[in-house]
Amino acid sequence: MKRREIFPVGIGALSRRTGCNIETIRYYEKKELLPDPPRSVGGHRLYSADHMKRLTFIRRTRKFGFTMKQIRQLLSLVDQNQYSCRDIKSLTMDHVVEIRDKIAGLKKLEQALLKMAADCSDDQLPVCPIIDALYEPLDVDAPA
Amino acid sequence: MKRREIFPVGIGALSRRTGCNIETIRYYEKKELLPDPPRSVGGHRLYSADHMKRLTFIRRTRKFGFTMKQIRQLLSLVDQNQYSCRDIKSLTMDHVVEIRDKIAGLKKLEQALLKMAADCSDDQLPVCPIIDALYEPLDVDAPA
DNA sequence: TCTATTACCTGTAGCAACTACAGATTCAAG
DNA sequence: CTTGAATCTGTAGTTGCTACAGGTAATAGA
Repeated sequence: MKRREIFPVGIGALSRRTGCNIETIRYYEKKELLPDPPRSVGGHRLYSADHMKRLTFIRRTRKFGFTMKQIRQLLSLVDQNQYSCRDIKSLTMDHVVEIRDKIAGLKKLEQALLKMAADCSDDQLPVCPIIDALYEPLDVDAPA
Repeated sequence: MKRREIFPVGIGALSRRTGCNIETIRYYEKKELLPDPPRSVGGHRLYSADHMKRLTFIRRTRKFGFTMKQIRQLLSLVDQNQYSCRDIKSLTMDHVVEIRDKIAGLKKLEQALLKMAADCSDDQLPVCPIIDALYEPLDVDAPA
C-alpha cells in the first residue's frame, strides 16, 4: 500500500489533491493569489499544507462565482486578520446581488426569445419572423 | 437643417447609426461577420445600407446572448437562403435551453451563498462561518 | 551506478468579445 | 491651403484559464 503523500509535495500531488490543474496553480502564483512556494535544489515547487488550504479556498470561492479580484480582497482581509463576520457577510451579499442581477437579465432574454419563437410557423420555408425581427432595419426614417 | 447622412457612409456614421462602436465594427470585419466594405481612394471604409442591416442583425443577436459562432451559423444560413423557419426556431430554442441552464446554475450559487451567510453572527469579530466553510481543509484523512 | 520514465520547469500563445491606445494618413470645410 | 476631425493599421490589454514546445530534475528499477 502506497503511503499517503506527505508535505511538502510537488505541484502534481497538489493538483491531484485539490482537483486544480497544474497550469492553473502556476497561474495563481503568477497572479499573486498563491505565494511563491520554496523550491527544491533543482527548482521544483514544494508546497506545504498551508498552500493547499489556500488553494482550496481559492477554488471554492471561484466555484461560488467570485472573481479573482474579489478573492484577492477576501484573502487580504483574512491574511491580515482584519476582517469581521459582518464584513464578510456584506461582501457575500453584494455577490448575491450580482448573481440576482445576472439571473434577472437572463430571464428577460429567455422571455424575449420565447416571444419571438412563438410567432414561428415551424414550417420549412425560408421565411421566419425571428430572422425578420433581427434583421428589421433601424427606424431610420421613423419620426421622433 | 443637416441632411440625413446618405450611403455610402463612413465608419463613424455607421457607428452612430447602429450604436456599435468603431473598433467593434472593424473587429467584426476581421472576424468575418461583416464583409470587407469597399474603400475610398484614400482607404477609408464605405458602408452601404446592406452593411448596416447586417451589423444591426449582429448587434441584436449579440444582445440576445448568441455567441459569435452561433451568429456566424445564422448568417450563413440566411446568406445562402438555406434556412427554414423550423431550423431557426430550433436554434433559438437551443439557445433558450442554454440560458435556462445558466439560470439554474446561478440559482444554486445564490442558495449556497445564502445558506452560508445565514450562519453569520453579523458581529465584528474576525470569526466567520463563511470563511471557515471556504477554508475548511479537504477531507484528506477521511475514509472513502 | 546507469538509465528510462516520469515529473516538472519556463515561456508563449490561444479562447471570447471586445476595448484602447499610438502614430500615421486622409477627408472636408473655411 | 490649412486646419482639425475622421479614419487608418497594428498592437496590447481585459478575465480565467488551458495547451503546447522544448527543455531540465527527480526517481525507480536493473
